[in-house]
Amino acid sequence: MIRSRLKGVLEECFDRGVAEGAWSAAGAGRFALELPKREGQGDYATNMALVLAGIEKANPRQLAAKIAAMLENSGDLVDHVEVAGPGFVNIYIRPGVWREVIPQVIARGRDFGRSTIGGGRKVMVEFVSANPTGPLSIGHGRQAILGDSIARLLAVTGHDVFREYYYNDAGRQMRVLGESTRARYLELLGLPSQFPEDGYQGDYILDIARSLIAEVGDSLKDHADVTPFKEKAERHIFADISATLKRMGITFDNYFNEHSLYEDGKIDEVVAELRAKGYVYEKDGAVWFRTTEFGQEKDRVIIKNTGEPTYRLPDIAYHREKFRRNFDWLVDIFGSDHIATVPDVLSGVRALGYDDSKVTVVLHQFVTLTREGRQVKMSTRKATFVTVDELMNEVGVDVVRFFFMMRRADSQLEFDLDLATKESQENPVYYVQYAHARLCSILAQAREKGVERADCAAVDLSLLVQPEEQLLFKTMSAFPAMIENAALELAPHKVIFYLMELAGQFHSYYNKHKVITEDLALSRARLCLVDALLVVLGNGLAFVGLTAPEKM
RNA sequence: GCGCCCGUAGCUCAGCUGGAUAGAGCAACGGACUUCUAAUCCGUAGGUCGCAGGUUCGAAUCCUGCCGGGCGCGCCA
Repeated sequence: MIRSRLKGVLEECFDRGVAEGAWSAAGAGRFALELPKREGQGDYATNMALVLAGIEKANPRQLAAKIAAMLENSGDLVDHVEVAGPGFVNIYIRPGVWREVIPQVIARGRDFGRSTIGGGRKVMVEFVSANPTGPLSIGHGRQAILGDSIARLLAVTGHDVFREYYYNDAGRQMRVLGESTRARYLELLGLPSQFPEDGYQGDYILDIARSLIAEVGDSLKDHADVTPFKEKAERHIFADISATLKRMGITFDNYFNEHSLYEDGKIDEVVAELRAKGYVYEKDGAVWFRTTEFGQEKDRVIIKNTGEPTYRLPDIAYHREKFRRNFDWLVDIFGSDHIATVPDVLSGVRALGYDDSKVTVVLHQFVTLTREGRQVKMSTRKATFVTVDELMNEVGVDVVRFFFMMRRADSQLEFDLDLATKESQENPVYYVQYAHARLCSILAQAREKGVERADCAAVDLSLLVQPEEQLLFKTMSAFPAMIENAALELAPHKVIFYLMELAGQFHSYYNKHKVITEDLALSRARLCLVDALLVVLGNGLAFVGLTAPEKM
């Protein structure tokens, strides 16, 4: 693409400057090729002179002039350049170059924007990882969409992606779940029951109890062991979670059960290894991990005096397994309430001799729901939370996905139900999808009117001279770099912002210029632009798991 | 008290990892449908980038200290 070609030209200039002794090689890779925010500042701009001036203690404008002179004579890509402001070099691309994006986009089709920058690196994305104690909440929903879209983007950029869901169906939580279910079961049978103090109060437990009665009647009423209740609840809830995920368009390659770490002896291995390395000691009947050795404030218990491990130990053992499974990159998507566990896990893998820089943790902040300008109060304990399913019932899958992707992970996300339910105007989801539908509609119209199409590689695209058309070329050209960037930074919101911008530019264009006119040559050229836009918009939507409707 | 995140237009948020005159959407106001879909477009208005210092050619961005909001700080997960 144009950007990468220009980047090459720029680097040649830099190397020449080094060869000629104009500056040292210290600035290599430090300068940027950026898109200026403002018109009149070129198609691209570089801060090379400013960066070099800082290093060489030289006058930035003099350096800029030298760079400008080199760029002026660098071949057929650059039209002209100018030195501006404190020492920017604004670069103007030869006008005809931009439209070359059209045949390129069309030739690559569904692959336009895909890249191999990931180099086939094996990356595991762990996300959702909710224990089967209840339906997926809105917080889980954000995490699910975030993880899914990150996984999709990594796959599109040439990573070998493996999606994993880590869960625990043992322990206290699940016992309480079983007890809660039994209490509801007895209650429904009109028998005396005692609901556990911190039991799960949601209505879904009642549903499970009802379903259990339908299956086995009152045969469990004197059953002392909670196991059948626990197992029933777990099956039921997992089925529910799976259905929700499927509905959201999310799949996993593996569900990893924490319990298997015990069965396979991994927990014991980790303790033994940490002990052998001197990172473990006993105190007050518990086993402690020297996290202070890794810069933390205090040591942490990994095995309680009851003999049960704390959550840290299996978490560390789990990450050790990830390393042992030969992943090059481990991406963990966690809610910000798990922030405290991150340093423990990283300390653990370091203690075990693994490179913790291979772990990237994406922490996302919470979601708040607003309706009619007021915040919808949610509490898991009182079971007044809204589930992802309920949300999807109300606004649909695409809207849920889009809204959850709209924000940076580390900023809190306000889900405005009024905005999300609107099927018009201000709903950004429809704004983008409508652009896609419009493009389809134009093509349908062209077919209907019998406009004779020609191969876009042969069409005279030089007829596309409108400023709106030039802008669309540039925006489409930026697509592959944008996708790479969004993927490597694990930032799907960048795709959303890009799509809104491209859709907006097209809507403006549409309102100003007609594609199908009496002028056949011009119509053909513009139809090729439409083809290309359809590809870019469609790919952008698909890359983050959104649908691209042909009609609305 | 300590750690992490956030604070940018009335509201919700971007801001490409230090660049040029800080942007978008929504809300508000005024316009555009005999024309490929008006779920659209055009225009107007809206700012002490929480506050105060510091670093330098240059700061919304980096450092320090306050203020305000969120999440954590368990032998809970």
